[in-house]
Amino acid sequence: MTVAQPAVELDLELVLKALSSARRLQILEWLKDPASNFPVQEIGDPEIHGACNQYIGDKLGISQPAASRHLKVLTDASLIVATPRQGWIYYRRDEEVLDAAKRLINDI
Amino acid sequence: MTVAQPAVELDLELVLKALSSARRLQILEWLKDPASNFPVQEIGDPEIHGACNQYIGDKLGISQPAASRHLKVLTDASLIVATPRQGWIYYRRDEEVLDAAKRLINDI
DNA sequence: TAGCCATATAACATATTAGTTATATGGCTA
DNA sequence: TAGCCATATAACTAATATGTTATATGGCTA
Repeated sequence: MTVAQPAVELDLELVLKALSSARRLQILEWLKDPASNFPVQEIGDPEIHGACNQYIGDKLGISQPAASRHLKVLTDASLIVATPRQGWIYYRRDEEVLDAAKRLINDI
Repeated sequence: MTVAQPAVELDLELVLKALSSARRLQILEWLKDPASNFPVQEIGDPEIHGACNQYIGDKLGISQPAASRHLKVLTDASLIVATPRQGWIYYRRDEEVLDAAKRLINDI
């Protein structure tokens, strides 16, 4: 019996372009464990909601707008999800989409 | 018992940059079956040696130097291998490296 | 509802990518 | 060994990517 795979519609080239940046690979790595990799946040559960733009930009050592654009590239490729919460926006990995992307890549 | 994995040293960002191009994904796809995807060649076995620069450039509809550079990007990332043979240079997939790359990507 | 503050967007500079045409290189072969 | 011919490199152009600072946007909260 096979596990049903959700029909995630992915643009392989878009996904690979999003992944082909050391900065964005680093963000995805940190988001595997937001609670360990980012400062304590008063609001929301980092394990559920991820980390916010400012923390990510600070840790990368780049400006807030630069971090914002990296997060947009990852969001446009559907690899991460944004959750607005009390004035902050938390970003987390979308493991389902990441798995779908890996399956596509395994066919290369 | 696990199958021994060769210690292929790969730069993940370099590999992903090489893969993040529709042109280069197309080349890799065609090279899965060179005999079906390229004209008959007098010299060498396409299944073993792959296809040459000119055939690839012609099929992509780009110039010979443009194809040459795409092949260089893939070669620099170790994803394909060049085999010189009687004045032509054949390019084939390196399945071992591709598999190693996929294993790295599966850890993203 | 006024204002704060996190994020997004604009405008800009610079670097990289990807195409072109022209030319150099270098291994086969006659 | 002379020359051919496939490939590589050079020089250039245009588009894209990535960083900056300045500014706009818009949801919370006091």
